[in-house]
Amino acid sequence: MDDDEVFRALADPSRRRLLDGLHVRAGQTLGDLTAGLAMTRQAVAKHLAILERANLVSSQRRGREKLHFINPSPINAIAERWILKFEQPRLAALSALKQGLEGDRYD
Amino acid sequence: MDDDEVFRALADPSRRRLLDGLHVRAGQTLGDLTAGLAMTRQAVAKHLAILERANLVSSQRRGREKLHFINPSPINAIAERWILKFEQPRLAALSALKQGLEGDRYD
DNA sequence: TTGACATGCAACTTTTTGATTGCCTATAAC
DNA sequence: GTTATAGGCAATCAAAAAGTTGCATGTCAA
Repeated sequence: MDDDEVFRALADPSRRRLLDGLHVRAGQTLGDLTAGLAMTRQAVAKHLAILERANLVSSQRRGREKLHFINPSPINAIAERWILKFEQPRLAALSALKQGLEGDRYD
Repeated sequence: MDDDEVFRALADPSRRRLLDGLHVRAGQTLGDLTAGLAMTRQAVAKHLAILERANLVSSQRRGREKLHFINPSPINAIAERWILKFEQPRLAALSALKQGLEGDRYD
């Protein structure tokens, strides 16, 4: 995974909004996601492309529509790595947490 | 805390490097941090200013030197909030983790 | 098969950002 | 005091990023 692409993708507030949107309702189309954001469809498409390249969003064609889904793995990876890096006291607890959640993982 | 400034500050690889550097050795001066980064002192100063505005780094004057220190709070805040947001299954475990660590916190 | 709809592609404009150069100020050391 | 050192400030430059317009392609529905 490329940390840099994930960090950059997350840096833009519009893209974080898109992730929020997909979190509220998964499988939205480009059109769905554009509605409500004061931005052209093309701009949204570019943001989605960036999110896809960073592997934060995956998509799937259904006829002429393209459905988008959030992929939380890169966020987790970074979050955990950075917590581990900057919060030594939490290290033990976190690895325990990871183990405990091993069964629930969907990434 | 301003999420956006933190995300933007973390988006740049040079700034993440600076954080790494301060993590390895706290209290470094601008000169210390510049040495080793293929970049002018002024460029590093700008990066540090951005990190300070995002509250990721705090500084302290000592004579003609300026010592820099990492502040992990914003990273934690964001990491936890984003984990909570995108990983509902982990919610319970994480709040337990937070409680358990309450004594060790230094933020 | 025609018209409407959903998205893709490409050129271009504007803004933001990373970095530089040049000069100035303050503190320390001699 | 004079000189060297650490950092601050400002103008400028170039590259990257965000967004736009215009047109093309593919799919559905009548």
